[in-house]
Amino acid sequence: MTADTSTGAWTERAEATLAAAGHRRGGARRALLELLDRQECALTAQEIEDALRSRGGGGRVVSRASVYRILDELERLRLVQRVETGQAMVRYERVCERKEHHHHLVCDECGVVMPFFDVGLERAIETLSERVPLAVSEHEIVLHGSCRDCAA
Amino acid sequence: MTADTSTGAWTERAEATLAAAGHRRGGARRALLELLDRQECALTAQEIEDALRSRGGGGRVVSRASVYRILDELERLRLVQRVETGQAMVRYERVCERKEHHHHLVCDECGVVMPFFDVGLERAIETLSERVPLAVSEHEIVLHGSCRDCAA
DNA sequence: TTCCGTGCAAATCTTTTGCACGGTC
DNA sequence: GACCGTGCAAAAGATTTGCACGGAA
Repeated sequence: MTADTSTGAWTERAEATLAAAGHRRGGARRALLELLDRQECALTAQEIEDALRSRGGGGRVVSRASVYRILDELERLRLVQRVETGQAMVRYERVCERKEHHHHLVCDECGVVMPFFDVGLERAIETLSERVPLAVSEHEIVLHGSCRDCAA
Repeated sequence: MTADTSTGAWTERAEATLAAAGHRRGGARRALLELLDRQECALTAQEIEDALRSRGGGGRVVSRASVYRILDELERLRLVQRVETGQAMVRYERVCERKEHHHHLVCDECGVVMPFFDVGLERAIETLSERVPLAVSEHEIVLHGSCRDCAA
């Protein structure tokens, strides 16, 4: 499952980018990077902390403050992006260079967050971005509703 | 400019919906409704409180707690919707029945929030909504970037 | 040796809640 | 008169910051 312990491509790029930005290495950040690299979708700071604390997450306890500080720096370097799901907490996920851009589905009943892909949507956004009084650098799309389990 | 003091259509619908839901009238809520009805785009609770406190906003002081309580109830009745802009605070705006659905542009430098409309985008969302493992009830789209003033 | 990364605890800030009073129905 | 809407102050919850120590370079 998510038991692959070899260093992922994103983790390597992140480490390189961090080094280039003048950062030293650190165990907490390394553990956090590897955890994020194994995720398919966005996590909250709380979920990250809990996952790291558990065996599957890497088994390294990382303080809440460090989680936020690391995420903040990664966001500045465009290695992770925030995802606002309208839930109480902000979510974060790695930014992949080549991978298809994705957006999010949020079940307002159970809170589950899933990624989705759609080329038509991306095309519409691209076209639109040129007609708008803003130099667009990012876009975020969130669909709310009921997931299959909750709607059943 | 925004000095129209006559009751707007949305305010009237809101009052009716609130009454139908069993609510009594209240001065704070009335002032808040009229303020929201005069806005073109989403405001934060703080901005609402400040606007109400000033002469142009209606000149009625409304406590922060009431602002949040009222917004919460209006959201439940689908009279207002939250807008997550990735800024520190959540924004709220009235929901119009007939008016064209709009989304938001956020300047990450100065924080200004502007509405935009795009039929192509809405069409893409509609199509996509049927192919996704979620019974979609709402969608929110936010474009981030630099506004003309900041990019200049 | 220097300085950064990290943990801990306290602080900050937005949003929520408890309680009492005054107005609406 | 009963009960809701509102203000005030305290509480709650997420995120940030100050400070000191230990590890990376």
